[in-house]
Amino acid sequence: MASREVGVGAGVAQPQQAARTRILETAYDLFSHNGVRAVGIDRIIAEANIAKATLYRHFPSKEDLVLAFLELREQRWTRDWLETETERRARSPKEHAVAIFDTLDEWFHSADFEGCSFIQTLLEIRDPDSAIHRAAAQHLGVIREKLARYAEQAGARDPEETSYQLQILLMGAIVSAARGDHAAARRARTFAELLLETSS
Amino acid sequence: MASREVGVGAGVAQPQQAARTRILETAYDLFSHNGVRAVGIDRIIAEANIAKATLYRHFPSKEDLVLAFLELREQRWTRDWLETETERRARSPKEHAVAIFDTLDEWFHSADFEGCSFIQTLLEIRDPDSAIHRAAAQHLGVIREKLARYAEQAGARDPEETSYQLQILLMGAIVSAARGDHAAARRARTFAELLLETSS
DNA sequence: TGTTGACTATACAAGCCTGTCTAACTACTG
DNA sequence: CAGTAGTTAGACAGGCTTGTATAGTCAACA
Repeated sequence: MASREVGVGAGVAQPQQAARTRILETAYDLFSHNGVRAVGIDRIIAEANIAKATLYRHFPSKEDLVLAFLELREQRWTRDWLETETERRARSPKEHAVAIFDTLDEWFHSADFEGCSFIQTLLEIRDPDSAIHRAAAQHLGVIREKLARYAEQAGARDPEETSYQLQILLMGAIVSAARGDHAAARRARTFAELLLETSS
Repeated sequence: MASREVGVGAGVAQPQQAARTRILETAYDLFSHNGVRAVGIDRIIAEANIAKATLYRHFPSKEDLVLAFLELREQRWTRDWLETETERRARSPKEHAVAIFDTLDEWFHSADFEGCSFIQTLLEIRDPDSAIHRAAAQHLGVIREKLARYAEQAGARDPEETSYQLQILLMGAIVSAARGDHAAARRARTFAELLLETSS
């Protein structure tokens, strides 16, 4: 997605991509920490040190920028972090479904726990017809599919059903952590163990 | 809270309270369905058919109005609905902890499922120093205490720990329902049964 | 009957929101 | 060398935000 660096040597593509990258990086930081509604275009422009016209050249509207942010969030948070870290921690594929809560635990205890952008955006933009709402829901759907694979690897009889239950745990733990429950991930973990013992 | 009706017969207190009530009722409806951030003062004024000065007479700032809304939400949603309905459904106090998910199920299937204002507000106003954020967290705390009582009634060995786990289920189910999972409450319910079997 | 207090309607301040537009600058390209 | 595409800074439009101020209405009450 961001790695299409057009092999033209030091061609015109460099500053072009540099500006776009700077915008998206700034938006990523601000949106993930404050929510997409609380952060205005002007703030992104100021912190990214770019001109307004440059932003609107790369992203025709704020909605486009938010959608690009959610896409990037899936790459970085869901794939590069949640999935990678979980599969690294587990000693076998069977353990993925439980290990994901150890990954969460690390996250909850990190210095700047910024919360789940998909849940936050889903609740912030409630209009079900909005492209942003639908995108947030779809990104959560991707996580659910990942959980279904983990449930299958753990030997669950009904991986689909188990994945929905695991996601209830996952999202519940995230909200609980946002409320200040530092032990949320551990609590969800023992819960998940119980579920997988019973449903396999 | 709203029942202080000053015994002065048909005194001056009637129209006074009428205006305040109309404001709060309108705010309740708009805030609970759209979130406190998305709804502006002007819209409340228009839909409540009152003058701006009247609103600011009763509520010195929007923050005061939001806090009053959350208070009313606790009365109506937490106490008059969630608690009452759950205890009505259960055949014995032992069943409260499971019956609460039947109550949720009814809610998720109702025509206008508006979501949990406490979770929504907590995520919308993220500044932990904000009075609104703290109030939302505290209202969730009241629910957690209720769950601790239910866990105790169900014979849980560690009602405190169980209550945190039940709330993870509760909040996870609510977010899952907001994402479109109509079976979220049923899924959380079987989960809760499992938990209470094991931890008692 | 005159005063008081809550109400209405409306204008306004000051700021933030998204998005458009102009004008000038820079750097690469044919 | 001229053209083109991306950039910058900033003004501006139009609308929405919270909150204040002004002026007048209405009803109760001493």
